[in-house]
Amino acid sequence: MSERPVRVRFAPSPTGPLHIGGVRTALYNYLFAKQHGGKFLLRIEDTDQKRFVPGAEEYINQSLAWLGLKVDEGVKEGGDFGPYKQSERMDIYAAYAHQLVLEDKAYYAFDTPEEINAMKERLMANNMAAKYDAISRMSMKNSLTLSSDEVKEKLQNGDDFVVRIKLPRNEEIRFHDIIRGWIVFNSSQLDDKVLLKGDGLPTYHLANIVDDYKMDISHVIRGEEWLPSAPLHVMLYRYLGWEDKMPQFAHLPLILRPDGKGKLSKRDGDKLGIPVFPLEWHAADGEKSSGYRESGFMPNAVVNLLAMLGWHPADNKELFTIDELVQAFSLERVSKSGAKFDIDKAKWYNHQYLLSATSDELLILIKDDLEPMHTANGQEYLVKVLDMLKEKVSFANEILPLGEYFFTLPTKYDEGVQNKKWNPEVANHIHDYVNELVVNKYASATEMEQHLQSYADDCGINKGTLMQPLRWAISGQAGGPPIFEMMELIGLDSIAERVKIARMKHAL
RNA sequence: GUCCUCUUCGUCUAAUGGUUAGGACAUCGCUUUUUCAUGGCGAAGACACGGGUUCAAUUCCCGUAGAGGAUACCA
Repeated sequence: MSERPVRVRFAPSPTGPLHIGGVRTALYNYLFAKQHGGKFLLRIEDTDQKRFVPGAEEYINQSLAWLGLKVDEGVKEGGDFGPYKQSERMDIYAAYAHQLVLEDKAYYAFDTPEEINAMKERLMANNMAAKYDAISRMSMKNSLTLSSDEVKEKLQNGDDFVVRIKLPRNEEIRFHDIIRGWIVFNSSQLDDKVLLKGDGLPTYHLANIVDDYKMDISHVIRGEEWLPSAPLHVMLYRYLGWEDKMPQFAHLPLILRPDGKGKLSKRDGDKLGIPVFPLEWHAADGEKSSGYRESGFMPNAVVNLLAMLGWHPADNKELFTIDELVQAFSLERVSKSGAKFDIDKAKWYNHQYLLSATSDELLILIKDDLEPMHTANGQEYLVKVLDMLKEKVSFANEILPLGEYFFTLPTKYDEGVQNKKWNPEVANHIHDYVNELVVNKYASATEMEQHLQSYADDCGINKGTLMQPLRWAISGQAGGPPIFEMMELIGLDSIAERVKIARMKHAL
């Protein structure tokens, strides 16, 4: 088993945008594969034609690409085990279903939905579990209850049928989960799940097992919602004679709503201001769902915060590059319990990555918000503004609005400062001080600061009484970056103009 | 209802048959910066409950409760 090359797959169905829980599943699969020098496959599970959503597959590709999760084998990437889209593999599944029928491990069922409902109601009325199982199947219309002639006739007539697995009536099914240890089910609790649907297409269960086997998947890393169907999958491996190639299972804990009430859903996300999708998604009905990218999250921050939501390293390290995660990750250290999504911590992560972002990265992050005035003073100027302000925000897209005054004359003036600190005396001091800066060509932050000190000393006043009004006159703001650095960047000419305007607008 | 899974600070989590139960986010102080933020220091804050086993249980076992998941010809 340990000799087996690691091949894992992320197997979403293209029914809409990728959920953040799915993204984390993809991430864990990726980390596991890379750590073991294995392959990370992307398989599109589109066996349900009714739920097909145009654009969803491309969305999945783009999301993984945005996060830097490189797919080794997939629809776009190709590979030796293709095709990697189930709708292109449809001819291979049915044979296995019929083979199982031949071997008495499955059977044809001809029941209508109404008949199945009637059966369930009957059972419920008797306080019994309402399922198509070892007991109830004997009173239904299937190849176990009908004569072989009747069955043959129905099949030849082209009557609708499904193939159901024939589960043992009372048998223990156990399997080992890397995260949870041994898990035991009894087949009496399971039902005879449909393997092949009326339209001739396989259900998830059949397609999944056949493909995992044929693609030589070594480990199935998926969400906890699959735990209840895992015994069915184990039975399928057994029935198909593939038990020796059965992958090892690891069922990941769920990502829950911040209030802990259920899985994080699109609706919650919109309500609580938490993106649940990596990228913005436009549904066919025009509804728009926000994405991490559009909310200002950086991909490496999302990777980091998602990795930590359900996994923890042996030490207390919090910040990881994806390569460091590849080194440190292990399924054994994935926790068992569901994790509530904490938007505050998510913001903190983004802030950390913002602080260490390079100029180029910052420029990319804000490029969509850029207006002509932002680049009027050149890119170097813009970068300095970004660097100066990034430590104050959680998201890159908050920087520009915070620093409007770097690009245009102040339009608003903070009233608190105006009322408390702005008076004729202060206004005159500021005018004189700035005038002296201009005359002496004191254009650097250091010179400006030194001169304010000496100016205040000469006047016998505390420079502190001038600093906030000075900032206010130049930027209109009560706070901001270090004032002299801000002034150096804005430049003497503009400072003089701004002080003049402030005095005119707020003459006292 | 039934089955499965889970349960340590508000949140994400670490560790352990004997610890002052550790870290991070958030909160609150103090500090640096005459702003804000960053940084630094600090405070407060948790073993769901009840039984066992044991010299000793947060840790092992069994119950109870709570939470989540699954119960489709969806994945």
